[in-house]
Amino acid sequence: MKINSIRGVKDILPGEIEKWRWVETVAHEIFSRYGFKEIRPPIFENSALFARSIGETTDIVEKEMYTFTDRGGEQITLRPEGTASVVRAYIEHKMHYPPSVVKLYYLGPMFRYERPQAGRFRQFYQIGVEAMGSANPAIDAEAMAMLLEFFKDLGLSGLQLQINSLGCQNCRPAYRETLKAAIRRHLGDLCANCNQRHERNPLRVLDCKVERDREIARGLPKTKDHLCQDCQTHFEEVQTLLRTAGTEFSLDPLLVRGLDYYTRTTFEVVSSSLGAQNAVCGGGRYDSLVEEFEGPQTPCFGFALGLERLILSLPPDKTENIGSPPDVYLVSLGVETQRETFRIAQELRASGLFVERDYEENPVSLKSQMRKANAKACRFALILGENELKSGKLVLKNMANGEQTEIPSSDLAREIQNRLGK
RNA sequence: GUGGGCGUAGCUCAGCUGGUAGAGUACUGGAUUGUGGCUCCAGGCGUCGCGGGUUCAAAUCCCGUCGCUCACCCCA
Repeated sequence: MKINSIRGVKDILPGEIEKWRWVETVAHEIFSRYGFKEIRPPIFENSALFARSIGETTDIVEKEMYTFTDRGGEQITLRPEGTASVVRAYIEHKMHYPPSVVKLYYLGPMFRYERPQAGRFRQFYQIGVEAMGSANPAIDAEAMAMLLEFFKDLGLSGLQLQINSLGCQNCRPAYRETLKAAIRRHLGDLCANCNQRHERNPLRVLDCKVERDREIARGLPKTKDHLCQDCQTHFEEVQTLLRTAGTEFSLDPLLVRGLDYYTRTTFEVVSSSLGAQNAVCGGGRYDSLVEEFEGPQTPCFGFALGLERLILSLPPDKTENIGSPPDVYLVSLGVETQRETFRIAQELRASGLFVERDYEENPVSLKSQMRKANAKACRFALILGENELKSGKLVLKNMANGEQTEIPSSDLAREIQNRLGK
């Protein structure tokens, strides 16, 4: 019986995984330098957590969640995003004591039931960052500047930071009504989708991708013209600070985003080197979410970036030669040498060397083993044949210049370490 | 959920209007009796995605089905 992987998921194989580890290492370094600490929430939660935080009328909740009933009768959902879990953990562990800004990041798989395509999977990985406990625009600007620094260190180019402000609980309701009224005048011209959603989620009409709708959207009232004084000031300060940090950005008044919890600043980073799914990172401020889950008033800013998309857009020269080759390829000839080959390999590894060998039970030719040593770019080939077994001296060949020397088997580790300069 | 493209060797792919498979690469051996990279020679490899139909004959034509992929919706 042949069983394949599930649609929309994939194995990350050796050769590919090195890129992942490199990206993760860079993220850990930079985020740590900005004072963010790692958190690892579970990958499944009570379904209600996601439904209430992301929004009942969003696509994620309406049709994309992996939900099941467990044996105890609980409604469980594989997390479609990370912010909800972090907010839950923040409240559950009372991280607001003592009062200070809590800066967290996480890394791991997310799950959404969608049709896969380039840069979109049913299990996909995100690195997310959440700064909790401050409404200071410096938080917004600092997080976005950190993000761009991260991209720069990875050697990414062709990225664009787009920002917008969605207002707050004070100014959004009025804007929402204004927008609805304006949309109503165009209902006949808008797509079926927009006709449906203008009542429940009118802001989403703004970022409809249908060309004719985009024309109309450009003429609709924009959030940025309907912000209250506080939101206006906040948004302007975010822009000022971004300029101070030397972070390039552009304003996109149609940037709305599909999760309901966003307030004030929202942003996306899009890459020109991806296909239709070009958003590498998205995020923004969510100032009321903690309160909605019965935590204290806690303004927050966060973002999540898609690792598959990030890795797809890495420049090729950055991803070559990741990982190091073996120090020694241990060549063995003849069946009589097999046990000694095993013993020497273990001894050299115990001394810290990276040793590869051949595992054919009926040893293949010396030529073939030398080819493998070469193909794996090994620094040295160490040859053990029947002659060497008798004399107790092995042949060590430097693969770069072809020089060979005989080394007593008792001195192997030390001699190789010396030649490697270790 | 809808639409386009594609499923042939481990990998990348060729195979025209039907005559039951081929190249490159990789692998193994040899030229070089126990020495890699370059070159040359030789060798093995296939349920032609699966099922059915048409036909003397199907990788090729028809129908169905599964899978992959790209795109729409939406998003990381």
